[in-house]
Amino acid sequence: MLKITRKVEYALIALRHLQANKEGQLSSAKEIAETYGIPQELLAKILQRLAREDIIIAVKGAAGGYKLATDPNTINMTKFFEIMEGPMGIMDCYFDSGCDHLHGCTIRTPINRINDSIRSMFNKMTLADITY
Amino acid sequence: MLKITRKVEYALIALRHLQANKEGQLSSAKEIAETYGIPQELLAKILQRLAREDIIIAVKGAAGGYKLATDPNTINMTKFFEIMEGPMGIMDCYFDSGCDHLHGCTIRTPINRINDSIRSMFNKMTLADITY
DNA sequence: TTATATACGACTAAATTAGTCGTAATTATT
DNA sequence: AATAATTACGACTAATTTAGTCGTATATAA
Repeated sequence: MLKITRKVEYALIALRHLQANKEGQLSSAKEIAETYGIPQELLAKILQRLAREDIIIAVKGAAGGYKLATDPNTINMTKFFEIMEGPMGIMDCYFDSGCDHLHGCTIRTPINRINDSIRSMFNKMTLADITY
Repeated sequence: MLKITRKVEYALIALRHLQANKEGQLSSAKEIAETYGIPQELLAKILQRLAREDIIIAVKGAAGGYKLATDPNTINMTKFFEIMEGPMGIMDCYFDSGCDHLHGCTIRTPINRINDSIRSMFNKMTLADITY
């Protein structure tokens, strides 16, 4: 419970790496993977997703690579987690109502309060809090 | 990420059930499991753990069952989660330093800040916030 | 043309979580 | 004393999720 996955971990490491680059400088998946000992193919997929979501910009071809697309201050952590892993709720019923137990479920309301607390906490943090 | 497990979910449901009982009244694992559609053997193990940790009191034998051991206000959620699932850290390196990447790990400090925020948030909540 | 990149989906492997089963001990009831 | 209902507990299996690999296509600098 409450573990971040490697997808998120690797994404944060990569973003921090890109953040440290000079304006316009590119880093490839291979370079980052080798620097931190991350499986290259896995990191590649992660960077591809970040590029699809316009967190980073991909430059194709030889001498290509990635750079940040936006100021990391503009992306809050709730959004970031949801880009990486889908809806963030400590129980699925926060989003999804297809729950067998709903009839007699006595804990949904308090659970949702916890959920809101977590989301609001992460809403107040930006990527820059981690990558700087 | 950030999902609570069924172990925790079932434990909360059971505790809320016990909390609603009259002073001294017992509920068996079977009774609770049937009421909420929870697998009985699984719930039994969860209740056994709660009893071992003195969150609830077990009464053995026919007509036995469980009742709360303490005021739910006295148990904070960090402790509760850790009873149910072990150390609560969003990354293992918060507790465990056997990490290959530690040499070049650039995100440990910010991750630990997040961790502290989560723990402090749950430290301020008690079981009663959920079971009432 | 070649080498080095990104893009992406399908697949496999590993780890975690969920759930089941067998057996023992305890105790109220008959 | 026997029985039925209960807690206790570890070993096991099943299901789900997460992690990681592979194959193939496309783009581009050299």
